[in-house]
Amino acid sequence: MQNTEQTSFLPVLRELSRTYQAFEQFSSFHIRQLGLTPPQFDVVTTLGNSQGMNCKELSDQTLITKGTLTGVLDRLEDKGLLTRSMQPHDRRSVFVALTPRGQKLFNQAFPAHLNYMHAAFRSFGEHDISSFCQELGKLRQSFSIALEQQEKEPA
Amino acid sequence: MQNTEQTSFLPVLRELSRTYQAFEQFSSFHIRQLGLTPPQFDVVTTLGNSQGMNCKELSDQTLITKGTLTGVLDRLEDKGLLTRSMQPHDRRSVFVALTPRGQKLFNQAFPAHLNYMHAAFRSFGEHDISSFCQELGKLRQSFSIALEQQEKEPA
DNA sequence: TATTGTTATACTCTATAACTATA
DNA sequence: TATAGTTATAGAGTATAACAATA
Repeated sequence: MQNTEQTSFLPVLRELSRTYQAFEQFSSFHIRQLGLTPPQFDVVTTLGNSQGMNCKELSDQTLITKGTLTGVLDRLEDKGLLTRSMQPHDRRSVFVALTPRGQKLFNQAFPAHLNYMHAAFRSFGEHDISSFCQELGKLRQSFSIALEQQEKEPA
Repeated sequence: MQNTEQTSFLPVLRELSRTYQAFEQFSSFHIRQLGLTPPQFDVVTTLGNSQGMNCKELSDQTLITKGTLTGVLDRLEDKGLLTRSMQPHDRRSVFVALTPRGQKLFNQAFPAHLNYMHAAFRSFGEHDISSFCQELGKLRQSFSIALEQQEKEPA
């Protein structure tokens, strides 16, 4: 570090971490009351907003890696919230969908969670949400690009 | 949900999660190369930027709860990166500080990590970082306030 | 050969609460 | 009584890689 300009991004990282942690804490406080963990809730809402999908798609959308996803699905299956079934056209693939009980939970929990999260925004005030969102998106893209470059590089 | 205005905050939450996940992935890619986990790195940098502190302070700064912190410290102690010692003036308190080897790791790894993270910002461009940071801070505060209110409420 | 999903391993973190020693 | 830290427990997620079945 030769000058201060190079470390001007540090506060952004700190704030991003702290803000996400605050979000996660607040969000999971409610999710745990529903008897789910955050990854489990992620899966339930992803499935609930669709007609079901295979593990590959589910993994892509939730960013849960396939090995971990198997365990998460196992626990949700044990709770009777989802089913796995074979796909005739590709028998490697497993189709995952909510059971009626899972759908019922989703129908109740999803709006309840939105309502709960909305409460946090009452004190956020009238900032320019769309430009804030865009900045976040650009930052995300910067990280994605940078990670790709790293993974390409020889260790 | 009666109108779209009430769900206008949803994209923010999605972006915040995705951006943080991208950050975490990119950051931990480097941290793991140092032989540390993200919480361990958090502890090492917190200690490295100080003269040492007790577990309570360390817990407050890293947001790692005391029970978990004991385990993280155990593993860092096993690696010879930190020491725990008694405090004469309050014998309940444990003073935690980096060993010379821990200091050496910090002296090398911390600037290296900053440099690594800086790479991600090359493609971020010249946005208004300070206002972006302020928005993040306001959002964090909103979550903190909302969580406090929830914890007060009768279950 | 490549892809989908499961299994296996070993570790790490988490939440929760009981417990010890000290203040 | 309150606080600092450890211990105990049970569960859950993670990285990694090997594996079976299928394409």
